[in-house]
Amino acid sequence: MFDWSNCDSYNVICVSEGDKLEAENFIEEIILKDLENKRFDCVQTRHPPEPSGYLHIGHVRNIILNYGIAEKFGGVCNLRYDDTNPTKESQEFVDAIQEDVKWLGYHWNQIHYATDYFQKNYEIAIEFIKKGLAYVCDLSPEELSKSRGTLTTPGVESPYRNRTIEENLRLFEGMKNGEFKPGERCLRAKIDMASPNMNMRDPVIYRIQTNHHQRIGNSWKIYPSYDFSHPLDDCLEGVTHSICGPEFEDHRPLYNWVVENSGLKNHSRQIEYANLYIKGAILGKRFIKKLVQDGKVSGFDDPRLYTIRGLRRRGVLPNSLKNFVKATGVSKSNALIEPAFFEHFVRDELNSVSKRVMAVLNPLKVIITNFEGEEDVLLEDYPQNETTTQRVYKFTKELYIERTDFEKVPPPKFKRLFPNGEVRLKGAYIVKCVGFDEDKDGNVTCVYCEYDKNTKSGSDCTKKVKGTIHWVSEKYSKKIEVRLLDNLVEEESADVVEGQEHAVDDYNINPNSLVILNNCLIESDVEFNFDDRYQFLRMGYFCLDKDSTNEKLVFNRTITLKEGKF
RNA sequence: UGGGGUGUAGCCAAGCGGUAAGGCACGAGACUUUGACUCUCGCAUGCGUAGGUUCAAAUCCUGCCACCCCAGCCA
Repeated sequence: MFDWSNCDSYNVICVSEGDKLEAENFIEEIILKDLENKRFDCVQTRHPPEPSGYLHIGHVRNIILNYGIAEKFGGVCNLRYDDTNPTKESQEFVDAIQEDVKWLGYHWNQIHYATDYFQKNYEIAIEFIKKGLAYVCDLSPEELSKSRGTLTTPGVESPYRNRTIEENLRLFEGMKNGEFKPGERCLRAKIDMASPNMNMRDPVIYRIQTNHHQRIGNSWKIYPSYDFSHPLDDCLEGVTHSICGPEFEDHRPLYNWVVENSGLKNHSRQIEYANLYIKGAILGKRFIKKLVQDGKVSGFDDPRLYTIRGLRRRGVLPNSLKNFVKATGVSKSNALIEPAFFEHFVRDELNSVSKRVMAVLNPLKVIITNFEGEEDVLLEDYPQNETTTQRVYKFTKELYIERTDFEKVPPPKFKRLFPNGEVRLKGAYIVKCVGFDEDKDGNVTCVYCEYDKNTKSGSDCTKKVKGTIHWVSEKYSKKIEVRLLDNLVEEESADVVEGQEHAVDDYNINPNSLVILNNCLIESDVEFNFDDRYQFLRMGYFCLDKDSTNEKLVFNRTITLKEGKF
């Protein structure tokens, strides 16, 4: 449990007077002003996920903001699970969230749980009752809902609103002791049933909850609602700035009402920012869950998903994700971002760290008719780095090229192989196509080439050809499985934005979102591991998938190379 | 319809009374043993809209329009 003796000593690291920090967004502007005005003399944030689902790309902005701002201002950020609803939550998610945050490279100061504060919340609730700010209401959920009024008509006050403090205290104690069933009674804040802000119409701040809780079991029978526990926990923990999504904007008056009446020393400030969506990305915990349940994807780490683990399995690096989110900025208008923007940051990082390897996804056999034996050629591992290492590869008579790199009749501006055309085989020789075989359907089955022995890579060969293609030696290659990933959702239905009720059912699943290629060939002497990233020359960026076995390596294509114009 | 929030290019986004940053996308060109990368150039007489204030307005004022959020004992 949380050590309350320390709860007033949270302002450990403070921004020193001499530091001149510049605000990078409106939230930091607010923080800077608070510091200048001495409203706070330090900054503390919190990352408050509810353990009811896996983290996805939409959560990253909140994570970056909370952990990032704490770091920038020399403060701390605690991970605090908002675990006040056992009907939705589980330990599985608790564990997964920590794993994902770590993977992103962030460090929390302490881990707390909203349930840690239940005793304190309860004590404060009693104070609210004693001050006449809260009352036990016997209305059923249906009755309560009706009495709340509508957007345009005020609510009506509960007949239980003016119970005596003593009766409220006794009833609340009864709720706590399990004397009533869920829904039978609740504790409500006494604010204003006529408020134009629905959240201020005597909101429920405690309800009876008998489900088993992943952390505290059945020890508590009453649970504070978010609107009551969150502001309190922020203050108790020493949070100065409580950064949250736009849906809580309307709750801010309630947040402040709770804070101001709590009697707590620290008064936290809630700041809301807008959500980030990606066109065609299915976000939203319940939508993702449905995809998994319906078997539309293989699990929460399906590489087509925008969950943190999905992206991770796909091969996206944490910094790409962070750079992307940072580049979207922070504003108060919801952003629906084009996937191309995200992809740019994925490629940007992969380009600089990926080892270059030759792999043929869709093999077409080539025979070099005038070549015998085998010969060493040199290939650069990291040509994007000046200090790249090199490796030796074998050039042989029989090899494979990409089927799409040969055309019987070349279209205009075609730069690769065609009858009588010349092309360079990457790192090796310039070859000329001197013929090909085809089956009775007209499919090319083998291409015959002659190599020009004066054109070896690295020699001072002056001959130039328009195209360079990748290849793999038949003898020095091995078979791999490659998974090509594409948008899970068909483009036509991609306009549907997360947040809309009908979302998942309106999406059309793209049948080609996962294409498995079983007969790909790759250089046999390169060693692969799970931590590294690879560029299969001209074919995109790949990473090893967890489904790999000793017999067969499985690669996911994280993303294609940018497609040039031709 | 009440309340809250938001509208700057195809997508994000700076801008905070002095004459529209930047990124992505897109287009043109250079380079290239990856049609990648890199580089160069281009890309809003215009800031949701209509008025008003001002020497000067995306910035201030007023009206209107559009979109998002709120009527869980969810968060």
